[in-house]
Amino acid sequence: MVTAPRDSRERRVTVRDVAAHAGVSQATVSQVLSGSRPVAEETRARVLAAVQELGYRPNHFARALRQQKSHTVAIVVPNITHVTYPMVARGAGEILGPLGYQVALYDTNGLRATEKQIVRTLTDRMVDGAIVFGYPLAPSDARMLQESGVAVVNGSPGSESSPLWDTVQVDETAALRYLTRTLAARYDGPIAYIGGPSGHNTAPRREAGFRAGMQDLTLATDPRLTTSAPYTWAGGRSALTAMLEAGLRPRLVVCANDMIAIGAIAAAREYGLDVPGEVAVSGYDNIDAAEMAVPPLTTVEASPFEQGRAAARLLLERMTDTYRGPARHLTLSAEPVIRASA
Amino acid sequence: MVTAPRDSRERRVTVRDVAAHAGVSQATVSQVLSGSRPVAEETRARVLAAVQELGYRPNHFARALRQQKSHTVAIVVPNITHVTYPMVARGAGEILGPLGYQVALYDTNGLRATEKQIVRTLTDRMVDGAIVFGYPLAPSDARMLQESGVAVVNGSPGSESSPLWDTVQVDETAALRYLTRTLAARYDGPIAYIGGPSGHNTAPRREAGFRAGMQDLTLATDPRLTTSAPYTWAGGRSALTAMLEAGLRPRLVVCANDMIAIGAIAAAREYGLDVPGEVAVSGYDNIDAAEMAVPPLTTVEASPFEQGRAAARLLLERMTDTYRGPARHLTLSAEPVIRASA
DNA sequence: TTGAAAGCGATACCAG
DNA sequence: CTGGTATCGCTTTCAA
Repeated sequence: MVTAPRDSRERRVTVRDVAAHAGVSQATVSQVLSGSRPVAEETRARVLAAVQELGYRPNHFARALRQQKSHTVAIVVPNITHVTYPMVARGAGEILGPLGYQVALYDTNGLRATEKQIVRTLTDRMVDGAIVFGYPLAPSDARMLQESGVAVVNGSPGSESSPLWDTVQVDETAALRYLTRTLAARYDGPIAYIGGPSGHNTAPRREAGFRAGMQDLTLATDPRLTTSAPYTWAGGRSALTAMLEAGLRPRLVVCANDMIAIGAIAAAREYGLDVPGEVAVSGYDNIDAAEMAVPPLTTVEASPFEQGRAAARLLLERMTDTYRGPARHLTLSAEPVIRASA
Repeated sequence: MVTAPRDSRERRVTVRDVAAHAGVSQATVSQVLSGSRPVAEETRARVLAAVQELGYRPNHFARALRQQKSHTVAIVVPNITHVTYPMVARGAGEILGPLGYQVALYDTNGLRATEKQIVRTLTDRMVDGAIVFGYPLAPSDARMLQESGVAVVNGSPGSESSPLWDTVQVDETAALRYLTRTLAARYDGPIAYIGGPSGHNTAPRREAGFRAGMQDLTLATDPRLTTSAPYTWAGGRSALTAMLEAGLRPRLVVCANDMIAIGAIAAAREYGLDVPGEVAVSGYDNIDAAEMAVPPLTTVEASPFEQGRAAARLLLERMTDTYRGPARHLTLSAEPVIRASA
């Protein structure tokens, strides 16, 4: 039995080898491969044959060193384990991968310090572009990236108005407004809202949507029925429990995310209230658990895949200089998903 | 107002600049930075000062070209949107990031063809190492990676015995065996098992665990109560419904994953059976929805973060040549998470 | 239409 | 202890 030598990293085939084999110069080989200048059909064929025969594969570092382009795109997110980011990453990868871009993942862990660190790494590594999701990029960081020639697309609530970078957004306000309007028209009685923690990026936007929806129907919002909670099951459960304990009986509870909503359903159930018979509940995000909830949760579905794809497309145009105009701001709308809970 | 010139990519500071500034040779600068040979304390200080002053940052491509090392690790997974992979990626990133490694994400989309394609990309891009999760790597691909000097760690059921690469495993069989034994001892009556789809990697391992657990208690498994379903809510629901329709009344249903289990709970509930009063149900994976289920789901928690960290550590030792012995196989155990459903 | 040769920016060998 | 310089593999002028 033949054993491959340990660490047999054979010398790779280079342009030089191909050139020799085809009886042309390195320059010609390069030109044939990149199409950067016309080459006689006959030599072209000879070069391609040699490439085939020798199994030539270009060296990315040499290329990158020469061209100052890495063919790498960074995806920067606060926490890759949060449901939407993997989908965004996949959407972006779908577009970028087949075009030869490597997708590098950077998780800031929600820390500004880590974020700064990462921005330095990105310029050091000369990524061609960065897709930043989850929070608006600090202007100083954005400047730094811009100055190193890194294209940036930001996808996160609150980055809309920046003239510094292209953005991809989901209009959370509009989505929750529409959902609120639709559901509020269906139920007679007090309407409650359990929002996200103040300080969280998305919280004010979603709350604004709720309020706008109420206003559309000229309904007043009752402050005792408008509260906030951590974006968790426990948060939703205790928020609704508190209202019920206080003797309040909302007929509909609009929640800022699905985990809060599923927690609220639990609270209602513990109180012996039927969902949606006595209390209707809605969420936002359409996480896996929403479909499996009892009853299945009415919610809102943003399209993270499409956000990722869209971001990648905008970025591509920047990286290839296909587009070089002012910052573009793309807004996608989120769709209501009506299930049994409301 | 001062406007930065468009695309003002200023020339980066190089070793040459630092050398000139410090009045030493390029070689010395390089040596100081890498510590690869002793340098007089005084010159050392001068060089470091120059580095500071000029804001020198090394060029990764030049380095990579010279050393044939990219300081990049690839994480290859079949589908980044599946719960566990982001956690694995994060665990690995936690270890690798601070050490200066870039983590590149590759999603094979579950396709062998894409996988082959990716392996080529990895060797082209000269990644130093690859962490492959989700399926055993094809031997031909493994060979190709090995030959290009790419270190590999495989984390997936079914790769244990390979002498070709290090592995990180979770002992699913042991976990389900233990869970089965624990739960079966608690309930009097028929015990059912809803497994994953045959053909799926994990299905036979989990089923083996169930059977072993039954055997431990010298309980016989009833073929009519042992079935399989897609790894989905709908799959679990219809599998249990089918049993109930057939007049079977399992007292405990052990399921191969959480989605099946939550579906089974739904089926029981639709049949007017109390969980866990009349039917107890358990799952596997401890997904978010498990905690939010009604009743909260008893399940098994593998530790994907730790798998990621462990894989990264093994890989590091290979990449740095700290370890160069035969393939190592690390097994982590998964913990039962007892909640109200069983 | 093609070739020769100058870099890109770092490292590592060989001298001194 | 330090300096000069060849080299990694490719792209891209400049000349022919």
